[in-house]
Formats: sequence, structure tokens, C-alpha cells
Amino acid sequence: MKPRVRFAPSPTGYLHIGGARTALFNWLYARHTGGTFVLRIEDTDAARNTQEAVDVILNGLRWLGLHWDEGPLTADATGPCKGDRGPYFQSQRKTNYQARVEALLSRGLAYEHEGAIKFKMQREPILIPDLVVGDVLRKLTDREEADPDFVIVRSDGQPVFHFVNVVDDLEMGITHVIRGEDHLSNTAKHIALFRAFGVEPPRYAHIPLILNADGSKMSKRDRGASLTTYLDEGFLPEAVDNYLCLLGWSPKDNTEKLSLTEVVERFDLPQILRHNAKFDFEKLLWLQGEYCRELPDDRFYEMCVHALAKAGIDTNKHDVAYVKAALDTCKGKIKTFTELPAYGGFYFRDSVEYDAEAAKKSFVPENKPRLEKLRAAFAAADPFNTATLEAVLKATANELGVKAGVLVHPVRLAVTGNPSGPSLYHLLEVMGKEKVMGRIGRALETIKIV
RNA sequence: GACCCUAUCGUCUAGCGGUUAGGACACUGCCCUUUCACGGCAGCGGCCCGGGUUCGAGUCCCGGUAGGGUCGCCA
Repeated sequence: MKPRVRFAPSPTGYLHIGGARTALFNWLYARHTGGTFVLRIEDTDAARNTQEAVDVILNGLRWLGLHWDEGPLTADATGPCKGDRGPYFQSQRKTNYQARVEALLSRGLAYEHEGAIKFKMQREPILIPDLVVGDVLRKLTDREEADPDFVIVRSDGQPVFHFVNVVDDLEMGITHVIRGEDHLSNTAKHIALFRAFGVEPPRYAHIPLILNADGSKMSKRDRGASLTTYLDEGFLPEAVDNYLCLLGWSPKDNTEKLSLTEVVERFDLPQILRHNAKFDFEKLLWLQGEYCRELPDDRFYEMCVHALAKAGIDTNKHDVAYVKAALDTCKGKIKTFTELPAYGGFYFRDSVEYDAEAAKKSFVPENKPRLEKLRAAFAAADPFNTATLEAVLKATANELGVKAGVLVHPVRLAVTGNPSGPSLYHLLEVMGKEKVMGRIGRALETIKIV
């Protein structure tokens, strides 16, 4: 029998990075084994769960490329789904839960207590055979010792998580439950419930948690906890996927950069690590840079134009050839697209603001005549291209008896406003003589002779 | 309070009784270079502690310690 796995998030309005990795591991296992990846929405709290919140989940998974074989097609709980084991929204499964409760009640495995319904939990320790952690013998805690039974239906008639989760997994034919280690202790309850329904529980694989850099639990407010952050901050999904794969799983051969296709090939549950991992933003950023550098041109342009637009820069006002040439000089230099407006925005703005610290160094009186001489030399440069400009600048420096760097820095600052950026000669060519002349001219006005 | 899981450079990890404990990110230095990146080279830096078992332990066992998780009419 082919494995059937599921990702069952609650639509809270954001997708936790740890949840994203749980989804990823489930997806990887399904793809590796040729099994089925089911998406189920645990929207039991009708008041809090909105379609927007469901969309956050659907969009997040789609962005990561984790397409599900069964589950919702839209965020509408009553809308279309694919798969024949639905409904895939818990809010639409009330009758299923009702029937299961009655089954337990009628067999004396559950009972009413103060308006709620409680499940008769066994007192003996339960063995949890876990594919990642190994065999775990879960004993009762002192509180459970006092009262091992637990509520499965609240007094308001709402069935609780432990119950609906088990009922759904059972009815949807889930064979492997791959989830965060925070559920390990509770698995005893789930196993007991499965047995009460007369079936053997699925196989369990509890994966380690993702912690903050300081080792504390990553919660909603922590930086980087929400997947949306990476979407918004111009990350590439392949970088995020790759990084997430490396958290708690390893290809074992020192490979760091792998495509999802490669991971699908090599992924399996027994190799998953047992200890929690701290989230290392720097390493993610490195991977992001790796993927960004080798992005196909068209996709790179698209991401750039989008990032610039978000920063209020309309590239449509410029020639397509100009835009492409400008962006070409930025490729391989930026890591995230949110850096782009600051890095290459000067190409598209009417004027630039000078970096204050750099201006203090470069726009000094002694540089004024130098810059004037260089401007005159540039004015005569023909053709106005990278090779000529480099030769002209070096010749000018030579005549002035200074190193090229003495001219390079002020010119860069004058034209781009930044102390660093794309290759100077290339960017000058892209911008063209007219703009370059104008910007150097304006910079000269700001330099005061004492 | 009880129960469960975990423990190799700062971080992610390789290791599965005998290794100069390997790689990657980060950091430092050098090279390349018009800046910044990229790339190349070098360096820094680790087996939580204590007992066992064994000729031999990062690796196996026990105990501490530390971190994380759970014990809800939250999910």
C-alpha cells in the first residue's frame, strides 16, 4: 500500500516556518515513496478562521512548490476540493465526528461528564513506535495518574483537537503521521483512540523543532517565524526549500545545495535527526545568494521589476533595453531583491542622494578640479562605452598623477549616490553620457572650495 | 510537580569502537579587483560533565547537568 501522509494546519492567519517544514517533509516523503500528500484544514474554530487565513496557507504551500494531491482547491470551506476522502475542512466534517462519538459512547469507551464527553484512557504506559525517535514508552504523568481520562467533546458540543485529528486520519486512510515533536507526548492519547475504534494506528514520525537562534521556541512574533516574511522580503522559494531541508535532515555527503528534485530522490524518514535545530538566518541568506546568482535572466528581471515597483520605482517609464542592461549589472551582486532599490535604484531615479559618510570623504575641495577634468574627458569619450571610459579614467588619473581609485570613488558617488555598487564603467555606459554628465555636474556644485 | 525527547566547532551537520574528528554558514587574514560582491588560498573554532563496559569510546551503558516538549472543555 502506498503511503498517505497529510499536512493539517489550523488557519491562524500565518504559516509558521516550522509548519512549512513539516509540510515539506510530508511532501518529500509522499513524493519519495510515490504516495499521496493530503492537505486538511483544521478550521474547527469557526469564529477565528477566515478564508484569508486559509489563503495564507494555500499560497504559502504553493509558493514553496508543495502541491497537494488531495485537499482544497480554494480557501472556501464549502468550495471545491480534489480527492475522494473529503471533506478536507474539519468544519465540514461534523457528522463524521458525531458518529464516532456515538460509537464510543455506545460501547462504553466514553462517557458524559459535566456536559462534556470524556474518553476512557488506559492507565498502562503506551508504547509509541516512532520512525525517527525510536520506541518511546509513554508513562502517565502525576496529573494523568489522578485522572487519565480526557475530554473529547466540550460541553458546548465542539469535539477537541486530539479527537478530530484521529478521526480524520483514520477516515482519510493516513498511513504515516509526520509532525512536530511537540506532539510526541500526546501520541499516546491518539494511539489509544485509534485502538478504541478498533484499528491499528498509523506509523508515526516526530520531527525535531525549529528554534530561535538563542534556543528558545520560535513563536509568532519572532523574526523569521512566518513564511510570509520570506515571500515579502524577496527570497526565492528554492532557497527557502533548500534551507528547510537541511534543518533536521542531511544528505550525508557534505552537499549543501540541492534542488527539491534531488532531495525527493534521497529523502527518507530514518535519516531525520532527533535533535532540534536553531534557525540560522545567515545560512539561509547564503543559499539565497547562490540561487539568486544563477537565476535565469527573465525570472531575474521579473523579480527585480516587482521589487522596484514595491519601492515606488516604475521601470515602465524606461526603455526595456535600458532596464535590462541596468539590471544585468546588478545580477550576481544582490542576494535578496529587497536590496535592489538601494543598490540599483539610481538607474531609474531622476536624482540621487549622496551617502553622507562617503560624501565627506570624496567630495572634498581637492577633488573638485579632478572631477572637473574627468568630466571634460568623459564628455569627449567616444564611443561612450565600458572600455573607452575605463581608458579615459585611467589616462586622466595618470595625467593628474593620482591612482585610479582617487577618481573612481567620487565619480561613483556622484552618479549613484553610493560608495559601492555595480561595476563603475559598466554602469556609466548603461546610463549614457547625458545622465552621467548631468550627475557629475550636479555633484560638482555641492563641492565647496574653501 | 510528573512524564517524554535531545546533547560534535558560535550555527547547520558528517561520524555509526581504532579518524591528524570531515564539510558548510559566520568570523579573521591574504590573493583577484575600479567599489562591493563572486571566486581562490589560509586561519580560527567542537565531541556538556562524571562514572562504567572495552586492549581501545565522540561513538555502547548508567548517572548528573543543560536545552526543548507535554500533562487544557487550545490547536
